[in-house]
Formats: sequence, structure tokens, C-alpha cells
Amino acid sequence: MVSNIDHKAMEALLRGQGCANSLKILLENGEISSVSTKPLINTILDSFSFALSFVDSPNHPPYHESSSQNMASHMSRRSSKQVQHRRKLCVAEGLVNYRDDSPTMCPNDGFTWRKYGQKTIKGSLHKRCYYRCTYAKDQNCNATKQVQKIKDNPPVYRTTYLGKHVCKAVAVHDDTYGSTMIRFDQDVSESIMPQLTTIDHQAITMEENSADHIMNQECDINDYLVGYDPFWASQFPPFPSSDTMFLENIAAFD
DNA sequence: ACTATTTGACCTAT
DNA sequence: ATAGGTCAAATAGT
Repeated sequence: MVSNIDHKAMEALLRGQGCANSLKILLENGEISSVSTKPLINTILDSFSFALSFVDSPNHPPYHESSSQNMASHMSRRSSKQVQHRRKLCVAEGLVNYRDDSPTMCPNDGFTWRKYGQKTIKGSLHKRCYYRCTYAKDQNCNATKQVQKIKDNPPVYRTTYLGKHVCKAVAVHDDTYGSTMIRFDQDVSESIMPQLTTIDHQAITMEENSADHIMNQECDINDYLVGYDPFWASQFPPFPSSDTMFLENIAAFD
């Protein structure tokens, strides 16, 4: 059973893939220009950002309902302090945690962030940077993220998202940011993006393993390739090129 | 002047 | 005592 939230996230992913397909056709036809490709690229990035934003959705039913149950089942085996710390880390009270390893330092995640610190991490060559939502004060948004370079060649940055966004800022796009491409030629529910699977899985993962293994998506960047799949192409017709289309669709979701 | 970033100090958990 | 996370004054950029 797919929830409404999952459906919307899937719609956004399909939209992104539709644009990727359109971009592919343009490239194959040699119709390459910033005018024709930029809107497509922007929409692809925004679609994925929008889909990711659902992961942080406070209304995500599977997370609130079942993750609490999972937590409760594990609490009996842990001290209250341990549980409190674990909660602070990630799991309880609607907090959503998601880790992304990307070849870019600032993946376009649809939100704007303000840096508030950095630390040298023991055993790591690179400092960890701490960001909080730009609207942390204005809208009491408690979302934060940590970015740390974990590989040099090729450069890979690990971004760990903590807390949930309650601000109204969505889909802020910045062309200087890169993106992580996703392969669509496998089972969508399990292989494309682990963060789109049920939060149950995340909670269990975090309990059974150390926090360092939460949603670890450390992959070779060559794994992130968009493939053409006739099934998805049939599910998603060619997408009109428009910078505003995505925001309009967001409004429609409200 | 306003906003964002830097960075040493401070706090908390282990 | 140490490590990781946050604060806040100083600084830089616009």
C-alpha cells in the first residue's frame, strides 16, 4: 500500500525522470543550448529536492506510527540516557535523519542553510561543517545538517540531515550546486533511494547498527546514472520546459 | 548597515 | 579528559 505522501514523492521522481529523458533526447539530437537544457536541469534538480522534502515531512504516517513502536520495543533494552541521546541524535519525535554522499559539497536539497560551526573530527582529515536552516529563528525550524568531506579522489562529501523542516521554504534552487543522479532501472521501492523506503527501516537500521551506519549511501559516483526505461517513459510523458512548473506543482500539492 | 561566515570558547555526553 | 556539537563575537562580503 502506497501512502499519499509516497505517491507525491513518486510523482516528483517521475517528473524528474521525464525531464531527464527529455534532456537525453535533446542531447542525442544535438539541440544543446543553455536555453533548452537549463529549465530541464532545474526541474530535474527541483523534482528530486521536492521528493526528498517528503522524507522530512512531519505527516509521514509510517514514520510516526511504526517508528515509535520500534523504538518502544528497543527501549527496554537500553538505559533511559542512551535512549534520550539516541532520540536527540535522530529517531524520535518526528526527527528524520538522512545521509547523502555526494561528489558535491552542497547538494541542492531544496532548502537554504546557514553555517554555524565547524569541527575537526578525530580520525578524519577533513573538518565537519554544521549548518542550520536559514529560517531557524524566524520560523522555529530545527532542521540541521552536517557536511564532511570523506573522500578526496574523487571528492565525496557526506551530508547528514538531522531534524525536520517546519519552515515554509521549499525548492530553492542554486545552479552552483550539483546533483546526484539516480538510477531508475531497478525496483523503485527499494533500490532507488533508501530514504524513500519506509521509515521503519530507518529506525530499525539506526537501532540495530551504530549511528554511523544510518542510511549510509556511500557509493561510487558511477553508480548514479540515469537510465532510460520504457516503462517509466510510458508512465511519464515528455515534460514541458518551464522553470515555474515545479513551483506550480508544489502549490497544487498544498 | 545588513547578512553570512569564521573560529575560539563553551557545553554536554561518554 | 576527550570528542562532538553549539554559541557568539569578530570579521568579511554585499
